[in-house]
Amino acid sequence: MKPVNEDVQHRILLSARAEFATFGLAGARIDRIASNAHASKERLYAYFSDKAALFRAVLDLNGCEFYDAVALRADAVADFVGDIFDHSLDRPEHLRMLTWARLDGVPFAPPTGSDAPAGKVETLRAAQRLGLVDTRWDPELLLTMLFSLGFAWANSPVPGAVANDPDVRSRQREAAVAAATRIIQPR
Amino acid sequence: MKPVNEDVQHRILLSARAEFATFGLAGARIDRIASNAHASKERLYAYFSDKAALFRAVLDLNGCEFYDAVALRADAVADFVGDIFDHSLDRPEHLRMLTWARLDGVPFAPPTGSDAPAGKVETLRAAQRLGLVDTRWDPELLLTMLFSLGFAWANSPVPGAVANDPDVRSRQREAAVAAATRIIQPR
DNA sequence: TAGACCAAACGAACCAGTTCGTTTGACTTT
DNA sequence: AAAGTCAAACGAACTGGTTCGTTTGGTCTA
Repeated sequence: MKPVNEDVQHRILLSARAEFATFGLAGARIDRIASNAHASKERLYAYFSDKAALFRAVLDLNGCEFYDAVALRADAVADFVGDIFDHSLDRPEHLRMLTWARLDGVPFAPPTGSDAPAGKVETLRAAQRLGLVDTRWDPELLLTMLFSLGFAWANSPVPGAVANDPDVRSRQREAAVAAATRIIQPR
Repeated sequence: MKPVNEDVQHRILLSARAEFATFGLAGARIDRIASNAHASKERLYAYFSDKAALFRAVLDLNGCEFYDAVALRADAVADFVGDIFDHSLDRPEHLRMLTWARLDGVPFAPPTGSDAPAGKVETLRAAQRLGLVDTRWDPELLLTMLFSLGFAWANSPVPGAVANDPDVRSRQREAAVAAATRIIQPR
C-alpha cells in the first residue's frame, strides 16, 4: 500500500522536520512546510491527516535516527557520553524535536530493538558483568545520567553554553567523558 | 515609576507564568492569561507592551527564583545536585520556562549576585581550595554537569522518566547525588 | 474629576483545513 | 498511432474560525 508518490511525501516530511524542530508544534506553519517542500497544502493533507499527525511522524523519524546514531558498547561506556555530546552538536534538531514534544506533552514511544533504550540498559548490565561498570548502579538510572551528561551543554539554559569555539567544545567533551569515567569506575 | 496597582500587574504576571510554562510562547493565549488573572486585556496591555515582553518578564522572574532556590555551599556540593533534583519536582515550571525560552531563542540573562551562576562557580573554586572537590575540574564545566545531573530525569525525553512513585523518586535522587559525589571526589 | 479598572467588541491578519477545476501519465481501445 | 478513459497529482482560491492588539463605553473609587 505504498503512497503514490513517495518523493513528495518524503520532501514534506523533511521540510516538516526543519519547521517543527525550529518553531515547535504551536509555532510551526503548515504553509511554510508545504512551500519549503515545493508541495501544495492539498498534497500535505493527502499524506498526513493533520498538523499533529505530521508532528508525530517527524517525531518518530527523529526518535529512531537519534537512538540509532548513538551506539553503546559494553567496553566503551564512557565514550558513549562523548558520542552523545558529538551528536548533540551534529544533529541538534534531534534533541530539539524530543524537547518540543516533551514540553508539548506529545507522547513519544522510544523505538524497540538493540539500539533502543531497553537494549542499551542490557548493554550496561553486560558491562557490569564484565567488571567495567560498578555493579552498584541501577543500569536504568545510570543510562539516564549518562544521556544527561552528554547533553549537559545542549540542555543548559545559560545562553552561550553551546560554544562555537572548537577548543571550548573539546574541553566540554573531555569533561563529560571524564565525569562518566568517574561515575562508572568500579571500586 | 511604580504601577498604579501592583496587585493586578502581579496577578497577570503569575497567570502568564502558568500559561507560558504550560504552552510556551507560541502556544500561550493572551485571552487565557487575562481571564485567569481576573483582569482585562486592556489592563494586560497597559502593563506589558506585548506578548513577547510579557514572556520576557516571566522569564526574568523565573530565572531569579530559580537560581535563588538552589543554594550551593562549598561543604555540600553533592547535596546541591539533590537540591536541584528536588526543585525540578517542586517547581517544574521554572525549568519549563527556561527550556521554552531556549528553544524559542529568547535571550535569557542569568541574574548576577552570589546565587547566580557566576557566584556558584566561585563557590566551587572555594570547595576546591578546601580539598572537597578535585582541583582538576574546570569549575564552570563542573557546574554545568552538576545542573545537568540534577535535571537528568526532568529533561529526559523518555516519557515516564519523571516518576510519581516516591520510592522511584528517591532512588533517582540518591543516584544523582551519588554520581555527583564520585565526580567531585579528589583522588 | 482623574484614573484604575472591566466587559465587550472590533479589525486586520493569520491559520488549519477543504474544495474545485486542471493537468499529468499510464493504460486501453480503435 | 490516434483517440478515449480514468485516477491520481496538483495549485489556487476559498472557508470558517482564531489571535493579537486596540478601542469604546461605562463603573467605581480616591
